[in-house]
Amino acid sequence: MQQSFESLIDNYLPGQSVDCVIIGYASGELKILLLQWKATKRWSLPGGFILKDEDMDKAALRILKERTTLEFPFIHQFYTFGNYRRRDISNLNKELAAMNINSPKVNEWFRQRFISTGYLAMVNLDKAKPQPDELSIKCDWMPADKLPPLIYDHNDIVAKALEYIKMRVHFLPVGMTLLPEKFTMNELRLLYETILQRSLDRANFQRKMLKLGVLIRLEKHFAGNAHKAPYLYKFDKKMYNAFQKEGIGFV
Amino acid sequence: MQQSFESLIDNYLPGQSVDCVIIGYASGELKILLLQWKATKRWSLPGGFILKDEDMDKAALRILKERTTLEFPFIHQFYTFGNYRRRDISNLNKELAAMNINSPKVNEWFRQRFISTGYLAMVNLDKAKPQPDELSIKCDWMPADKLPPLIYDHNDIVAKALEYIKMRVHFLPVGMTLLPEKFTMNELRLLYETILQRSLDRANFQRKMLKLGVLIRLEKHFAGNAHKAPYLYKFDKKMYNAFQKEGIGFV
DNA sequence: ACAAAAGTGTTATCCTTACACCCATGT
DNA sequence: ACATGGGTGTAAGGATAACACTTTTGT
Repeated sequence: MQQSFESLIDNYLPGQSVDCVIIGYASGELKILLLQWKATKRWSLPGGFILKDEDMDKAALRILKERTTLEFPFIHQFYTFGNYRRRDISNLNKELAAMNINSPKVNEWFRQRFISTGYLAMVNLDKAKPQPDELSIKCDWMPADKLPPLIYDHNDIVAKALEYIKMRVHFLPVGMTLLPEKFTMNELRLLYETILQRSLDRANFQRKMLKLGVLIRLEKHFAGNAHKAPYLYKFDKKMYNAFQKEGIGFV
Repeated sequence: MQQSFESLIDNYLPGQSVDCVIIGYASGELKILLLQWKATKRWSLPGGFILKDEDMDKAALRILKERTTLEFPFIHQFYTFGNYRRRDISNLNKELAAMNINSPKVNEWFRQRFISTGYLAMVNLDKAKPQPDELSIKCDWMPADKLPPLIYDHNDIVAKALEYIKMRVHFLPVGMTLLPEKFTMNELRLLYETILQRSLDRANFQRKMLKLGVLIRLEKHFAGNAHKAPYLYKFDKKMYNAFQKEGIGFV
């Protein structure tokens, strides 16, 4: 690893990085994919560097694939973080030692100032298989509303990403990317409530959703409990894409 | 100049730049502040580099001040442009020659790949005094909807900025920054029509604006023509700022 | 008096909101 | 039968959109 990363350094643009906020959804919570560092056990967003002949968007897609083994059809650049003192590198020596890295070149690389661009990706949690990289011991989903303290300004980056998804929920395919293939209207509404951080009227939400014409009603889902069985739905992908541009409006 | 920029180079972050879309408004048009280069006579956005110990936002503010001699209370970072081949540097030698620059160091500086972050600023056109810099022969306002071909991907950058202002018009103080102190309701509506690229009903716009409670009605304005004299208005800045967070809604 | 622009009024329609009601389901 | 969640109904209030009407201005 030490060898390989040292030799790779020359292929990357110095001072530039990409951080990915990969959002999943499970048990009524938004989840963020995080990595845990070896020495300090602190958590961070999955990120990486940009190859000298690579578009920045492509770098984000590459990094996403490395972490989830998935291709992402949609990613969204949401903000670039360029404060002078955004990174605290006081633990750097400890981290590098834990990884058996003593190359001055690698040390210098991580000591430089980085300006980092944030990308948002959304994925059905069941499909993504987290892959810890060589720098980390763990790679896991954590609930977005109670994250641990992350390294650098990564908590700010997540906050910006959550604000972005909230602001643009009408233009993002949140239902199609975050839910499984089939879902109940209740599950869809809970997702919107989670993103928007407020409760939505059950009856009105259902009416509005159905009127859009992007949902296909399937068979009923018998959960085995003593209640009326709800219908399952799936998205009409053709319709959805047609509406996507002008915004799919729920309030 | 040659001397000074060569010596300044070491103070800047390599590969990083900032481009500013400074928007003004006059005679019913949005205007963009552009610079004209010496040799090729091509136009570009005002931009600059980031000092090694400077926050990126601060760099944008510094560059804005250099071009307009104004302090900007609000700037908005809207996108970062990171495509590998976003800059066409085939005219670089000609440009440098026209500026009597033959320093290899300066040449190399401008030949590197740059990732550039776009910032939006808005200003009352009468207040801004364009300042051409040492690299340019002209600095002028040009109508946003019929810009000449700009260098690099600067036309894309302007397009993104215009899309940004359109999307977020409810949250941006467009009226307060782009109009003079006093204005008629017609002028305010025309500004919104220009930004949103569609016509708005005169009567309904007026009602909605007044109901918000952010306008103060002043004396009538007699233009000297054979029509009913419209009222002048100014913004109630306290009220405006209070409403700003939750969005000032016009459709 | 006239034309044109500005201010205000009116109405139908739609959307939002809140809540009520009935229906289906396993125990 | 019953409790509970799910589907649908309804009615008030507000927002929107389109257009009509009246007022004001200099010629």
